[in-house]
Amino acid sequence: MSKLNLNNDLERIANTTMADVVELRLREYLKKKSFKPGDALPKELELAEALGVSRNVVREALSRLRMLGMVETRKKRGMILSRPDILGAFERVLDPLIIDSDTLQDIFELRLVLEMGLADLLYIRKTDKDIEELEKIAKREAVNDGAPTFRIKNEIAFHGKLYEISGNDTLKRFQNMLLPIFGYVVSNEKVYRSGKVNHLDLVQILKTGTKEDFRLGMKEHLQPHFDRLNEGAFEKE
Amino acid sequence: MSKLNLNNDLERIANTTMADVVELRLREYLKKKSFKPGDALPKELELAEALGVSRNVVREALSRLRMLGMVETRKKRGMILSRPDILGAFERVLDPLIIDSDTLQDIFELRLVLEMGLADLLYIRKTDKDIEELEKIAKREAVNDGAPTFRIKNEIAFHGKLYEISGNDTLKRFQNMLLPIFGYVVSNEKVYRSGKVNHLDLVQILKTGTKEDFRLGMKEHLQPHFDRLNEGAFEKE
DNA sequence: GAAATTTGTTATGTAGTACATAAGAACTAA
DNA sequence: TTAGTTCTTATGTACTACATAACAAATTTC
Repeated sequence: MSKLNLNNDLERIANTTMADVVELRLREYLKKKSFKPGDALPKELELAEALGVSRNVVREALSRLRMLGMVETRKKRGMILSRPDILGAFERVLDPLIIDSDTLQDIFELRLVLEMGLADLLYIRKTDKDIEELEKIAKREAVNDGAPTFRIKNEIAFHGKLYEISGNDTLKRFQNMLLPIFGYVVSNEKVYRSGKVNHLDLVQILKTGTKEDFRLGMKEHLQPHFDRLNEGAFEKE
Repeated sequence: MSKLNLNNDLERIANTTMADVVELRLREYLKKKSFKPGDALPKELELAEALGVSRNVVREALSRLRMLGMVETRKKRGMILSRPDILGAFERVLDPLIIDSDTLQDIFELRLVLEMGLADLLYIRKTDKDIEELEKIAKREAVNDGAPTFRIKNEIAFHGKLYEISGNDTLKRFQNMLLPIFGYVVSNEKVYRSGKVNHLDLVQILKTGTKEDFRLGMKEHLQPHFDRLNEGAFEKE
């Protein structure tokens, strides 16, 4: 963390542009005035004059806030504060090819943590229908055990369904974004190793077992992935 | 999810501006050309001409990418692709006051999931020194049990230390960002309810117990928070 | 008089020009 | 060779102008 943050801070102090400052000031302004979603903002020219910068600079800053979904603009009506899509910005940046290997590893682990912590939510929210659908997915897989592309697709379907059962949309979306990363890391593995507990086993546990049973099952299921942590396939420096 | 995503998409199609398009195109361009961090990008004017838009528009799009940390610019040297800080953008948007209550609830749950899933990483990475420090924090708390601000501060210190022990910087930062949300949701609670297992108990388990013991202990510790899920304090519609 | 159409106003979206500034590059002089 | 100067260039900022869409007001038409 320290190294990355340090670089970041130094960079930002070094070449801070007006747009950066205005973005910050606008953000503070919105917070201080405690605007609520739907509230109208001053117009660009007013902001520019108040801040003592050109409309251009203000527009660059506003463009950023627009991207984050913090403000919406409609012609004539002006700008209004809106609810940002908290994962939207995250999504834009999540490209395995430009993320450093340490962070990739972190994200890989993050997904394991999520998966292991999911049990409680699942047992609070699961319904018979959910389990039925989950079982359908698992069985589909048991039949067609050959092609690797199919295996991956079903792997995603199964675990995706688990997140869906959690009833937490944000979590589900988050997991969905993490998939490419996870896939990228795993695909760098030489051989495919599957855990001792497969998807059908997990469904069975979900049907008749306890939360603790499920957690243990999930751990076994993910064991190959945990193994790579111990093996130091991705060394932390 | 569906509703939120749908709105989002519709919005973006409805009033799509040139800056939006250029931002997308640039992103695609970077990905297609498989630029690596450090590679130089074409200059603004070239991009503007190639895309058939004004330099203004290109700058708005670039301003966004700059904010995300995807590109850095130095005068004269031009722009270079750089590694985005994957949590940076996320951080800007995480304001409890503008996030809708459903998402707040999702994030609240997300933190519980993380906490419950942390055990495996902890047991892989924990050292004697870590546990010592953790115990120091827990003991500090046991002595000074009065003031609520102190309690909250120590609560944060303890759980923060846990994430630190996980050895996952991204996870640690992530948790740190989630804190205000968590605090906001919890502070809306009428009365403070503590779990049957306190921090000192958790330290003890970490010392002599198994992963499974720790998970059960953590569950007990977080039980008051899980209770609010069942109570429907935050109903899902 | 009410509905439909036109006109006007206004704030954002886009284009284009001009100049400031900083950072290399090239050149000159000791 | 090295120190210092000038030159070049790409980004940063400012300003102007006009397009466009949305809403408001006025006008026309039935």
